[in-house]
Amino acid sequence: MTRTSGYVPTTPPTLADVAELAGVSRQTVSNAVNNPDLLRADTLSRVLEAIDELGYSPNRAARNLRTRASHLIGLRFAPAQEGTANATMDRFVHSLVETSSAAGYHVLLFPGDLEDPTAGYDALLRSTAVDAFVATDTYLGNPQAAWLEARRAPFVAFGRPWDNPDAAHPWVDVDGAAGAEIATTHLLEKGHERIAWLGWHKDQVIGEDRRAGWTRAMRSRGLSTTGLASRSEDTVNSGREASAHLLEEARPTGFVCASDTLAVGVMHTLAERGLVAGRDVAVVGFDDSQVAQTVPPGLTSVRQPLEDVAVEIVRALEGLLGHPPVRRGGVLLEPELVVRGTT
Amino acid sequence: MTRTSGYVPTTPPTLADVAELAGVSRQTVSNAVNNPDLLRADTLSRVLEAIDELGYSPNRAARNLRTRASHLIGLRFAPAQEGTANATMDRFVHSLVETSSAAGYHVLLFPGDLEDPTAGYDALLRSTAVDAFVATDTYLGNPQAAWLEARRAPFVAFGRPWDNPDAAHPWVDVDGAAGAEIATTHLLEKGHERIAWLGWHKDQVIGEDRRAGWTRAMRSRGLSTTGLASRSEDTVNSGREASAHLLEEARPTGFVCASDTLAVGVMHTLAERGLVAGRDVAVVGFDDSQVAQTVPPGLTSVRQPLEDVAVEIVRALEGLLGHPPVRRGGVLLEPELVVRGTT
DNA sequence: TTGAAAGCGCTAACAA
DNA sequence: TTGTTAGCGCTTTCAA
Repeated sequence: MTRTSGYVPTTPPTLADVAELAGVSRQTVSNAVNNPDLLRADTLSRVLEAIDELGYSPNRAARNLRTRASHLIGLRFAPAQEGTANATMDRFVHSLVETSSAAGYHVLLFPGDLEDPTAGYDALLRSTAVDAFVATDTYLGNPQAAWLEARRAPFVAFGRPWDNPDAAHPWVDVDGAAGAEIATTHLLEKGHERIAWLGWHKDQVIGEDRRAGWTRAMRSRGLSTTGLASRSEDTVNSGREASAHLLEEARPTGFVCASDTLAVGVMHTLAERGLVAGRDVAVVGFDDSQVAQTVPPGLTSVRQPLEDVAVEIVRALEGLLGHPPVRRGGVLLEPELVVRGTT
Repeated sequence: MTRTSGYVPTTPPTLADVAELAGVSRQTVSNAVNNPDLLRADTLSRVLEAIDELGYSPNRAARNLRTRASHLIGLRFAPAQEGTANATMDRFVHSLVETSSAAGYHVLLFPGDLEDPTAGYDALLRSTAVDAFVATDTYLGNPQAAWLEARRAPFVAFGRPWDNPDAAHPWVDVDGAAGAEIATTHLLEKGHERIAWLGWHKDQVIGEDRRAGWTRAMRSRGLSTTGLASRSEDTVNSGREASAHLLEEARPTGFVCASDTLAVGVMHTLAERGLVAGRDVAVVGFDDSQVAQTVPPGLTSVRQPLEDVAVEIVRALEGLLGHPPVRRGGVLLEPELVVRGTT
């Protein structure tokens, strides 16, 4: 166990080593691993014993070369924005790693070039380094999905093809409108009537979708939304400024926000004015970030079922990569509300 | 070389396709890609032209098989704890993906079995699926490092080998004691004298290390630390309770915490008592999480230079995997303090 | 039920 | 400077 010398690569045992030890042909060992049913019981156990004794595990590169499959799923991993509460991607990656591992796949991360979202995909695709991709951030104007479709690359999108309802690729998404509606209804049931919406700029389809949920909930109670909505950048400071403005102009008693980041901005405004979130003004965020979970007194937030998203994505991936390939349609999942101190 | 024609998506071009188009041998194409210096200028340009025309990219599996290298780095990816502010791992992964990509490596994620930290490593190692590992969470009692050393697996640790100063593997770590000392000194310079420490249980070496920085700073000013320290679990609620207790027993005017999670716990206590963080009591966290960055009025926190950690780790990795291998020693990096509203 | 032969696409070693 | 040969470790024929 003590080591003094440097790293000496020891070659792992191969199929041939196992075959020799078990006294069978290499092919029989391969069958023992991949088609155990084909072997006679005693041959199988003899081979398995040899495998165990040598600690044999099939060489991935050789298997990949032969089967033209890597059992790797590529995921573009763009850094979380500093200064925001947004970390949906990180939580999703965890779920994806767990789920895909159970299905025999590993996740390969590659960096996202902010200028060219399709960079990185191409190299991995052409070198057959991955079997498929999981594409995130497939919002309007992002060319990833269309590019991948054109290349006939197997992929599943986390996010609806907003700009192309006829897109042929499988996708999984969370119903943001339903989430905002649940959040708004929650406040309505608490007796609030002047509920403000804090969202993103109009060109953000996801933000507009969530906003529609707020509108729907308000309208269903016959409540006006006039003057109660605001659109801004997804930063704490924008949320702070927008909520300060709304508070003066429209006197809302509750805020439903498109993100936890904006919701924290509201909490800044409240703190600055000596108001207490949850007592004086209600606040609901979106994404159930660590910030929502820990900030006093706890931020009520809409939580996306990312574990389920990962499960559906892997399911679609398995269909895509199966023999024969099975193409699944889109899957829309429902978020839930996590109630905390701010409401 | 016959290529299947028809409606089926084309298989990517191979070395042989390029060779035929350029009118050279396969080996020459290989050299054009890997040792361009060996070719005559006109031959090279002709081959590169053919490569470009066909969109050729070397097949990874074949190259991996032949060179016995995957250019993949394995990283065990354990989920961030819900309800805490801890997300150092996520930020680190981003940096690692960026940095290793620049060095020609991709990051392969595999799930962490909480019960057996070494599970997952073994399978990847034996199947030569990765060239090396980056091992995190190498705290005392975690068998990963020793296990990997015993297997002679190439790896670099993010974290010092606390329990084995003679460990032969390269490691990169951040000086936690220095971080806590900077934080404490910051409060001392603001005029605080009764500065409390909120840390983890004694068996957490990292926590004890950070605590030593607080002690050092206090002692250097001749200040007593008696009754000013507390040890608890790394949860918001533990931080809340511990700080409430300290506030009553020891009347500190400032808190230095082993994590942002505990620091947020302090902020809960302050809010509950109508105290204002930064005005009535100072609070410093550790890790510069998104929570620290966004919670009102902004939590002063010690930030680990994870980008630099990734750079050093990849550098060590390149040494380990080079020909000949170069073993680097440990690297200890300095954190910095990000000052915000709570101080 | 088992074995032999072929070859996936690439590069190291050597020959021309 | 370029080409030829061999073989990385595996699985897919197909034959025994």
